[in-house]
Amino acid sequence: MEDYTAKQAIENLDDPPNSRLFVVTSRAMTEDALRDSFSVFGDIQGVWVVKDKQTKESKGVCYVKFAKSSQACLAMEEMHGKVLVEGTKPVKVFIAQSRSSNRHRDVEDEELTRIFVMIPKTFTEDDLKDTFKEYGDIEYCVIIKNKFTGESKGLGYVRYYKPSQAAVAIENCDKTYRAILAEPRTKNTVTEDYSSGPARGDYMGGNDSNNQYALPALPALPMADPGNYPVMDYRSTDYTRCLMMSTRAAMTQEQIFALFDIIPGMEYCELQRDSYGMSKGHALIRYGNLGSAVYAKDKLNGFEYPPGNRLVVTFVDDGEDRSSPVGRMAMQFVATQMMSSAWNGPSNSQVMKPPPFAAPAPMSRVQTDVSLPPHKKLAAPDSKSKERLFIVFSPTTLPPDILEDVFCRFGSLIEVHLVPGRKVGYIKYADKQCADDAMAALHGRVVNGVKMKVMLADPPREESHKRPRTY
DNA sequence: CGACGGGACGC
DNA sequence: CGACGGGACGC
Repeated sequence: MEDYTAKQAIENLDDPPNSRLFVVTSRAMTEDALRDSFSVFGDIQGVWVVKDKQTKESKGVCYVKFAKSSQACLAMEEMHGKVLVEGTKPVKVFIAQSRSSNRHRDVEDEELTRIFVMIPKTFTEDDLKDTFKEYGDIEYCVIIKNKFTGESKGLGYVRYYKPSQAAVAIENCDKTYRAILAEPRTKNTVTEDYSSGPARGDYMGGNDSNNQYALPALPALPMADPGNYPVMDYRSTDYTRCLMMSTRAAMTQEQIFALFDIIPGMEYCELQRDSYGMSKGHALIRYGNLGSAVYAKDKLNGFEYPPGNRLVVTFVDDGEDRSSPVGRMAMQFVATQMMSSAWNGPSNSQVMKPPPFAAPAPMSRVQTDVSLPPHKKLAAPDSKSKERLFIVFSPTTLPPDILEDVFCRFGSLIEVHLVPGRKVGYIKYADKQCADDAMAALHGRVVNGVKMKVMLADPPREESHKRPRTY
């Protein structure tokens, strides 16, 4: 990067992000007059009136740089529409487009009023609101949850009424929330689509005149003719790409994954756990197409694995629209193709992987020469970590649920973290003694054929600057 | 409609 | 020998 300084200088114009105003004003406006008008809103770091290169005359647009985004937002909210020079048009005030972005659209309030935060999984939406209301009036709070289980993903959105409120929240809330401006929702909401009714928050008020659009639009929708698809009418059933598998015997994530991965097209597989990380005997599986899911359900529902344990596989509503002709044709194509390929045939298909049934099903999932204490309850997920262990596996890493099974037995286990792509991991404990006990019992020992080095972890790395903040 | 200057790191 | 830091909704 030979141009490092120049690039840096340009980026500093918007550091922190959204701290610079774009002001459309009278050509008579001077930098001093601007500074006078805007300085009451915060620390001004620079004022610049854009002038024509030749004539040196103002082009009627200016930039005002503040130290903080909240100051710029407040100035925008207060000054937009004000008449600064008698007899001239009222000024327009916007947050300036970032110098490094190439957009030619005004930055809208929509993009400046919603924040995205990381929160404890135990937080309810009321907790979220209580936490963030001190920074401004909140329009709504939403927590992102697992669509099927309703479990919080530990992420939330808070929509304020004003950009300055969102900016203040980002600047002043506890750093552990990692608050940033939320990316605007992808605009999939087609305004032409009247069939699903108006979006919840988008009522204009109880205006009856809008109703004229609701009914006539319906017949215009492309309706698939079921008669064209003689195999099955998938709309009238509950076929989906998502499956739920229930088992009464203990199964690991890896076993379930291997089982459902036999059918090509699996794109998601997760063993469901309770808040203590124990398996609930359910797993969610999603395929990239309906045909694979239909086939997997057909073949694996009632299947015995481990022997004697009958798996139950059902469809789960994935909320997707399966009525489009294209989607149905694609599904039937895949389903037909797969039904015709032999399930039990020996290696007649390149896409099929060999089933994992060769290995005997483990009755106890942990084999080790260590005499392990009985299971103990996990510590609450948001417990403070008092001691962290660093594990090195050889020759390969162990699955997380096995690790949890083993390392929870010394008490106060908070979480197991495996470093993706590396044969190492971290184990967090809420109690130092428990961690030390685990280290003493397990260092150098072998679990399921995997040798582990169990050591105290080095202190966590300091503040990383990887993530570009968007405030 | 109304959008981007001047200056110039420091081993 | 072997090191972490995350992040996206579905009206």
